Amino acid sequence: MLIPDAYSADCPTRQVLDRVADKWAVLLLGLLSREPMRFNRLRRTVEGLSQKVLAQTLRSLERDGLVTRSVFPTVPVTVEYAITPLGMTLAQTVDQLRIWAETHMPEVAACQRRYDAARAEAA
Amino acid sequence: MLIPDAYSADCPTRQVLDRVADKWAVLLLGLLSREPMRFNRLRRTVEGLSQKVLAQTLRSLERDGLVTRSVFPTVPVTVEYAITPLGMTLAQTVDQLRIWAETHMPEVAACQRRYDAARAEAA
DNA sequence: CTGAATCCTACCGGATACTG
DNA sequence: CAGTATCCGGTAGGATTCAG
Repeated sequence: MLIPDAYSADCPTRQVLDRVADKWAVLLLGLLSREPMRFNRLRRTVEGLSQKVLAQTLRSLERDGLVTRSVFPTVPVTVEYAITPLGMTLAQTVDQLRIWAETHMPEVAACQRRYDAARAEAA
Repeated sequence: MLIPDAYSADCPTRQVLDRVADKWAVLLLGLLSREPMRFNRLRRTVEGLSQKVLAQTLRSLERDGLVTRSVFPTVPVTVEYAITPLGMTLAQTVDQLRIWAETHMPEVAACQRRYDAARAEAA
C-alpha cells in the first residue's frame, strides 16, 4: 500500500507521518475544523492535554500552515486559532480514521479480550 | 468534524487514535498490506526501527487483531506476520494519509520555511 | 487570558547480551 | 531466526511559577 521509499528515513512521506502521528494534533485539528477557538477553550475541551503541550502543538500546526493564530489587542489579550483551507483538507482525511474507529472499535476490543484471555490462560 | 465525546479521556475513539498515532504501526501495516513478511525482513526494511520496538509494535498489532503471527516449526524457527481482513480495512484508510502527504507535502514545507523565516527575522 | 521559563521525573527506546 | 532481559541515557511532558 505504502510506497517503498516511505521506509527510508529521509522520505518526505515519513516526515508528514511524523506530524500526523500526533494524537493531540489530530484532536485539535478536528476541533478547529468545526469552529475557531481560543486557547483556554481548547485546553478545557481536550481532556488530559496540558497547557504546555497544547502550546507546542498549536505552534507546530501553525508552522505547518494547518491553523492560523490571530491576536486581538483586547484586555486581557484574546488569541483565536482557526483552521486553514490546507488544514481542512487534512482534517477531512483524518476524519476517515474516526469513522473507521467508530465502525471497528468493537471488533478491536473483542480481539484484545481474546488475546489477553489466551495469554492469561497460558500463564 | 470529530464528535464531542472524542475529547474525553475514556472515549473509544481516542483509544483507537492512540494506536493509529503510532508511526511504526502505520508503516508496518502498510508493508504487510502488500505481502506477509518475517521478523528480520521487516526489521531490515523499516529504517530506524529497532528490534525491540518492532517486537512491541507487532505484539500490539496482533493483540488488536490487525495482524496474525504464524510460527512454522522449521530449524531455525520461522515466524511470519500477515495482515488480517480487519487490518486491511485500516491500512486502506491510513493509506489516504499517504496520498494526502504526497499531495500537500510541498505546500506544508513552504509554510514551514515561511514561518521559520518570519521568526528568524523577528529575532 | 495566553503564554514562556524552569525544574524535575517517568518512561521510551537504544545498545548489548543471552536463549530456544 | 526470532525474540526476551537488562541496563541506561535522553527527552517528552507534568507541575509550578512568572510575565505581557
